[in-house]
Amino acid sequence: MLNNVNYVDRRITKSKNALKEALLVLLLEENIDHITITDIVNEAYLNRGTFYKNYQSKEEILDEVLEDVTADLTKAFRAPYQDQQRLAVKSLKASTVTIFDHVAKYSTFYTLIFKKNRYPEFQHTISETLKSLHLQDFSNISFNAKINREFLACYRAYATFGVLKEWVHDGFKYSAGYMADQLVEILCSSQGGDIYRVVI
Amino acid sequence: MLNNVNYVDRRITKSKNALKEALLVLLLEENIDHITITDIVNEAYLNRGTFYKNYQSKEEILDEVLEDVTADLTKAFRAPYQDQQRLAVKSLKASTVTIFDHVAKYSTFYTLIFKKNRYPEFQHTISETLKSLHLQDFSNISFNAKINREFLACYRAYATFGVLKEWVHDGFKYSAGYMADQLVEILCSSQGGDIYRVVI
DNA sequence: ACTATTCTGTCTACTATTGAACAATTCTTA
DNA sequence: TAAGAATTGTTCAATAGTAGACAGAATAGT
Repeated sequence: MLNNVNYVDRRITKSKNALKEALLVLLLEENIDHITITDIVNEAYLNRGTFYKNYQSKEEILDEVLEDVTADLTKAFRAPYQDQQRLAVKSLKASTVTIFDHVAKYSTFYTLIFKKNRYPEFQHTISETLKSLHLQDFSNISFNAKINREFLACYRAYATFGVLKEWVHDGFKYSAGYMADQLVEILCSSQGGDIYRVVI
Repeated sequence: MLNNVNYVDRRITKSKNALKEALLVLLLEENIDHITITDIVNEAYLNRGTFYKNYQSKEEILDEVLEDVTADLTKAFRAPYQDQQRLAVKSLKASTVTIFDHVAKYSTFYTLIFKKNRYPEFQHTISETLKSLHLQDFSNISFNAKINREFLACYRAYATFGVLKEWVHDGFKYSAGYMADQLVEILCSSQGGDIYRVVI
């Protein structure tokens, strides 16, 4: 009767999350090669058998973390213009900017890659994701025909990336809400008149 | 073979902790009477059956939280003189002061009682615990015969209590480490010459 | 007062996680 | 290189947690 499952059992979700967070915490201190499966399950407060039922290797966990992060980053970035046809920078509300909440949610991951400078390829994935979002979602990103839209998307993506990175690097010195306020101010002062056509 | 258990299954620990934290989070927003069992298990991301397997009522959870907090508070308070016969205030190391880490660990609970001013009787339990610790652990707390040791213990307990409360009330504005530094400075300046006989 | 809705407490069949044990393998380090 | 220790990957029976269903109680809305 319960043979055909189209839901994910909460136990699986929780065990996997615990294993992911545990590995990230351990990675803050040492290289992945020096981390044993036993270390991970101890940190995750799980039986070793549970690791093997959910994953084949340590690396598989990391892959899934990156999937989680990019998916959630995308969702957070899009939050201000979710279900909108247009995005007027001038009337952007800071409360709809959730990208800093996203970073806080994955603080261990971002601390690992931004502060400890581990897995530089992950940094690249983050910035590439931001660039793609600018490029794909804002069809008319460049109003000036002389400006290559690829370059503009790159410019804007790295600008945001830098703010996120500095925030993490300084140990989340300010609240996510304050950071959102600041970002909105910056966007308004530089692109206040822009209205982007949204294409999700 | 597994009939006689002298350990606590990790699943029980985790489920109970999730239910405790969930109830506290919900209590930040509304009165316990308006919180349903369904609310709690949703917040805890657990099946309702799990609630009933571990607890009889919402109130039972709260009782257990208070037990947890007082036990951990006691352990944290004693950390600086654990396994010592004497405690010389002058040579007290801030790194051994873990009472602020304890409060951070139970931040939801302390925010509830200190910031939201819910369950004033719990505040009393905390201050009473601190008073008992001074009184029981420091056999020679009062060096001046004219000073009633009960009153002195009360005075010192509430002093600490106040610092904890203010810290929570201001939303954990400073780090636990900084707070420990400050407390040690205050203790040194006022009781720097004291050496307490420890009786645990 | 009546009704629709939510919440409760309990139940069932199923399954993910559990502690423990084990031989095989890999690391230490002497 | 040899011996000792730690880690691995797998197994087992036991059990806590799972989704879902249910009837009855409490609650809200009209």
